[in-house]
Amino acid sequence: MKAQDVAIDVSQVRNLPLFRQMEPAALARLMARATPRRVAQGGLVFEQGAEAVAFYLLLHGRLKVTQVTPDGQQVMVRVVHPGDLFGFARALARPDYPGTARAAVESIVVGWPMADWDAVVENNPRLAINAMQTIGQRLDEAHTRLREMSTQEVERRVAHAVLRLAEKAGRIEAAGTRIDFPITRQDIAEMTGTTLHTVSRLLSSWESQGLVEGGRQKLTVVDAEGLARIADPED
Amino acid sequence: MKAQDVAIDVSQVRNLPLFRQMEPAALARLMARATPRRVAQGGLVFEQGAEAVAFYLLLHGRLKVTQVTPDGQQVMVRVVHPGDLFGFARALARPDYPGTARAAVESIVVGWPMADWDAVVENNPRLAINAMQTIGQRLDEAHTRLREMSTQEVERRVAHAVLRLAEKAGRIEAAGTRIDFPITRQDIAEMTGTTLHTVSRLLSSWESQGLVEGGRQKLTVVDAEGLARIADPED
DNA sequence: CCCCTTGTTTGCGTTTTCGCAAAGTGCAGG
DNA sequence: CCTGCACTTTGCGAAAACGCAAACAAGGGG
Repeated sequence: MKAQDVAIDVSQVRNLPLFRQMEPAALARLMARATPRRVAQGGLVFEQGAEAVAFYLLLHGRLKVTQVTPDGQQVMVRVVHPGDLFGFARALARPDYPGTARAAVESIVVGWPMADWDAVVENNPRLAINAMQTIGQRLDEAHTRLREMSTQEVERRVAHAVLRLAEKAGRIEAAGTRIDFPITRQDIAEMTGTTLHTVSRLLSSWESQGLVEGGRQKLTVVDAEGLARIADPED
Repeated sequence: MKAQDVAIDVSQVRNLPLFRQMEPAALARLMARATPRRVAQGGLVFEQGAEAVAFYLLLHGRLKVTQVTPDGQQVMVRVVHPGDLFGFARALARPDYPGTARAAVESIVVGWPMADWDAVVENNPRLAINAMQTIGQRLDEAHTRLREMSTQEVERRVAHAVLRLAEKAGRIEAAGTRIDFPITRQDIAEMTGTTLHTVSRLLSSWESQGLVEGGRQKLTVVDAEGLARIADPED
């Protein structure tokens, strides 16, 4: 895939939190070194265990980042949304990618050579702070999920996961908020640490209560308040 | 508690990974702004929800960082070991501390005003990279725990947690490797997302198998290989 | 030195969730 | 239009872990 395949829309990038308060000149210099790349649905940006040769920014589309455990079980680490930085293994002092990034829909990413990372960070203090906040938020999310996994039963965890997806990747439709990329019950199970079967049972039950509408690789939140009550039954 | 209470041993700090490759002058300048503080056993460095006024480095001792969920359950986020940076809420773009840091044993911390964070990061690119790696490793650890929580049954999770503690905070003794600070079954339960009762049962069972030796707020790993076999039953 | 608080052990019934199995069903490609 | 794969649903028995309850230490404070 060649750089020419896609043009980088700098104006689109300028407004990302990651580049906030960066000097236009520095940003332009940075973008000049970037390589855009189109990834077909189901295609890989990088694979778990591969040498981390580049870090990326998702411009358009949606990625699922998964890890496979030594004993063969799969876990979904996170969903990458447009504007997110990902694959920054260097920042974790790792030589390889800890997970696999797969395009849930046709996506456009821009990549930089991983060797640039340190220099980029050293020469762009403002970017360094922003990148740190990005990683910090990632850490915060991980802690949130850990807290949920530690203290909440499966139903609440799944409700939280679905609500988060709707918020981050929802598209308003007549019936409600539709998750804007193909997602399977298996995916949701891998996000919440449960099984395909349990997720299916829950969604069926919710559907009969009019909270959601399901379908093959589809999910629409019909009654977000109702779901939120399941997720957080205080009141 | 006054700064005079404790003297900062700069030579001790110089070798920390966090300050690696930093210019001595910059390090000296940094340490000049630091406030050392002694924390008694059971004392708090900061409390969940409080305004994040400072970030810290643990020089000596051991801290437990916990969070309380809205419905009152407690989770142990992590154990802070000497040399660890903690309480860097600013890096997460948070105005408050997400957890409570309590001294498991008498500890010595040094703190910097949180307002210094951005300047420190901007003016010390080398430190910025190191700090990012620190946060990155924290993220890695969180993902490891998430993976464990998602895919492993309780016994394996507890075994992993105990082995990690022994590695990070173990002191060699005649009987084996002793966890070097007071730790309760409840603590271990909060680290692994289970209950006090289940942990107690497991440790009892392991003790009868000669893998560990327990006691009130005490834990000694007698047979690390045996425990590792429980943690990772491949082979 | 004793008492009381805090932590630990253990039994038992109950609940949640899993795991297996088998039967539907939507959709893409031929 | 047909066919097959991938995804989904659902039932049922089994297992893991929880939650309650109650008894039992250990060690610090009076």
